[in-house]
Order: sequence, then structure tokens, then C-alpha cells
Amino acid sequence: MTSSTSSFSQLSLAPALTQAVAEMGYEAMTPIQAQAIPVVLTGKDVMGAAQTGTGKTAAFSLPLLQRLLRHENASASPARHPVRALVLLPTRELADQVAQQIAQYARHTKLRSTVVFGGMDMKPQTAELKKGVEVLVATPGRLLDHIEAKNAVLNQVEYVVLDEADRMLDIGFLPDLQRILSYLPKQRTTLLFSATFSPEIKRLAASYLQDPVTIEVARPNATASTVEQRFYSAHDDDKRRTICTVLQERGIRQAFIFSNSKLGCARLTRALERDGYRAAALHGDKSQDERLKALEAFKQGEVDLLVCTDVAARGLDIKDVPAVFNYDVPFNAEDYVHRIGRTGRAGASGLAVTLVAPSDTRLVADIEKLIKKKIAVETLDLPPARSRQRSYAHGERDTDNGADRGGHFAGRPVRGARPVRMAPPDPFFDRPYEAPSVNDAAPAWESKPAPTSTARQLKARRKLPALFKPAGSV
DNA sequence: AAAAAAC
Repeated sequence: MTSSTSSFSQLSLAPALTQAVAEMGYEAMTPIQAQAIPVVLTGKDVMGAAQTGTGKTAAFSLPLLQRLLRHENASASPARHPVRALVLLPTRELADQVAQQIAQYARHTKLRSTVVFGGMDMKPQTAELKKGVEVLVATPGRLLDHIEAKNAVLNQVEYVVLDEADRMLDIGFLPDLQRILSYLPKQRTTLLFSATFSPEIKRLAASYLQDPVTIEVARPNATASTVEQRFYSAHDDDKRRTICTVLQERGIRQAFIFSNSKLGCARLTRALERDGYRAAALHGDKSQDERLKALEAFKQGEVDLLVCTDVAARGLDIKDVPAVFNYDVPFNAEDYVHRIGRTGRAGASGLAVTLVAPSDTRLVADIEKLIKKKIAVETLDLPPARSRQRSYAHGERDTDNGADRGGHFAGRPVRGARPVRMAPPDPFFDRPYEAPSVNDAAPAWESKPAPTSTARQLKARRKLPALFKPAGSV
């Protein structure tokens, strides 16, 4: 029951690794590390459940590097560097982050590592791959591109890590994963990490893991006890003001704000910027460059509010975020746990505020059921809306069209109400009058239809049951 | 209801 080792120095890791760990300031192991490292060192398959922020990356990468160091690849010619370990993740940011960590752990060794993910030029990635790497971190789509272009040869892979496996299945990566795994030698070690052990995950494990050791630390879906969770009722029109009020009352500077949609994310960011906040958006319609910049600016403290979709819900390791806001109640209760896991990390105290619209009651019930905790929906007293229209208004405003609150009535004059502002002089005067938008309608360049691939996703999902084969039936 | 990922 008690683990025999509790600090990294007690592990018999190679000096190069011990040194890197020490330089990074790590001493005590987290529970997942204490449990997983000895098992991974034996070379067994592992099925691990651990929350993000538990030190999962070190838990698999340190013993993995250790094994790569100790066991030379006999079949490889010394001049070449075949990929010996492959780590797959669901999002680009996660892949980047994990790759950086691995590079840190490996920096005193001769082992080389690199990362490939979409949204970036193929060429530099190809060049890195051609130079040869022992450890390759990737998102599935781009890895397949590289495999097909013969940039990556995976027939010497000894270890594969499927991280955030449940998320990868959610995204519909199963067919991609199956294709990638088909390129790997059968004789290998497979490590699978997942927030939950859903039936789908168990089936994936049954297909691709051999006699795995199951490791489960901290109850999955448990929320950190250091996080103060609050639910405030808020109509869409009041949501932004509620957030600003909480920020002010609590004296909070930095926070994550989660929105359920990319468009909502873009709009909210613009509105907050106009309110004078330093905000940045992080979602899938942003270029990869913008995504990385937004994250970095937030880390550096150049941006206070990071407005994001669930692309950022999982695993991003950002220290000391004092608060998380759910501008929208997440569709999946599980995502709630991941989102608020951005705060209250490593024993720090955190605040998680969820804005609940009247139509969200069912989603709230789902969350309460998952976290096994009742949370009262409170009403927050908001300061009166300040009228940003006043300077434009001619005469008293006798109607409330929600404009002040940036609501969805904004810019849409209430029938029978006097327009708030005269239409600007317009040579095309017969064009229908559009009230000035105090709403955050994204400019045309930002509201271009999302290049979704829902159709492909659905197709992939439809194929899903057929693609699942019981273990052993090739 | 939407989001995540390859061009």
C-alpha cells in the first residue's frame, strides 16, 4: 500500500535524468509518479487514470527515457536514430507542452526529441524528423501526414503513450489512432492515460494493451477541495457584467473564461477588450501562431483574461490561475471538472464561477451528479449597468433593449422603440437601418464560417463500432 | 446546442 519510494532521488534513474529533475526543482514525487514510475520501469503496459496537474507527464516520460537509455536498440544502425518512443495527444498545445517537458528531462542525455502538430509548416518538422529523433510527440492528424510522406518511420517504436485518451476518442481520433498503431511493431509497450475509464476506453485498452497494470490515483472526476465553486444565475445579457463584478469584488487579476463556442469566445474577448481588460482569445479558429501567442502572453502576465473554448480545458500547465469562469455551462459535465481544474492547482486556493442561464438547469444537475456535490445557484447583486450609449443618445431612453449589457438584443432595436442613435449619414440611404452594434459582433474577418469538419467527424464516428475489434482478432 | 484535429 505505501509506496517504497517517495522522492526522485530514491529512484535509480540515470544520473543525467536525476540531474535534470533536480535542476527543475522537483524533489517529492506525486502519487501518480510514485505509482507509475516503478511500473513503467518494468516495461509493462499501463492503464492509468489521473487528473491533469498531477505530474502525469513526468510519471511516464522519466521511466520511458530511462529505458531508452538503458536498452540500446540493437536492430538500429548506429548512424540512424529511429523513433523509439511515440507520445500522442489530442490538442496541439498539449503536444507542445509535453514535448517541452520531455526535452527538459532529456537535456543531459543524447536522446533527441521533437514534436509535430498541425497548423504549422511541415518543412521544419520534416527537417527535424530527418535528422532523427528517439522520442516523437505528436497530434494524430499531422503524424499521419508525416507517415504518409515517409518523413517518420515508426517500425522501430518500442513505447507508445496515448495521453488524454478519452479526449482523443471524443474528438473522433479513433480511426487515426488505429491507423497509426497499425504502423507500430506488435512487440512494444503501450501506456494509456485517461481521465476516466469509460466503456470505450476499456475497449480501446482491450484491443491494444497487453495485460496492463491499472493505476488509479485520486478519484477521477473529483474536484480539488481547494477550489471554491460558485454558481451564479445570469441571463446572457448579464454574464459579462457578472464576471467583471466578481473580478472586481475579489480583486482578481488573471482568469480563464470558458465559452462553449468559438464565436462566443471571439465576441466576449472583443467586449472585454472594449471594457478595458487585457484579454486574449484561444480557440480552434485562431491560427496556431495566435494560439501559442495568446497562451504565452497569458503566462507572461501580458494578458489577464484568457477567453477560450474547451481546447484549453485540459492539461495546460499554467501556474497559479486564481479563477476560472464558465461563461457557459459546459455541455459535458466532465468538461466542467477539467475546466475548473485550471485553478486551485498544487494546493493553491482557487475560485470557479459558473454562470447559469435558466435553460442550463439540466446541465447543472449533470455536474452535481458527477461531482457528487450540490451547489446552490446564487444571485449576485450587480451594479447598475452603465450606459455606454448616453453620449450618443438624444433624449431619454425609455426602452431597454439590452444594449448596455452587450446582450443579444443589442443592436436590434425593440419594435416600437425609438432608435438609440441616428443612423449615420449614408449615401445608400435606402439600405435598411442597422443600429450601431454595441454588441460584440465579430468583424467580418473573424466571423467567417468555421472550417468545421463535422461531416468527416460524423463519418468517422459512424464507422466506430465496426472498427473496434476484440483483442486478438486481427 | 459545440469543441477538439490534416491539408
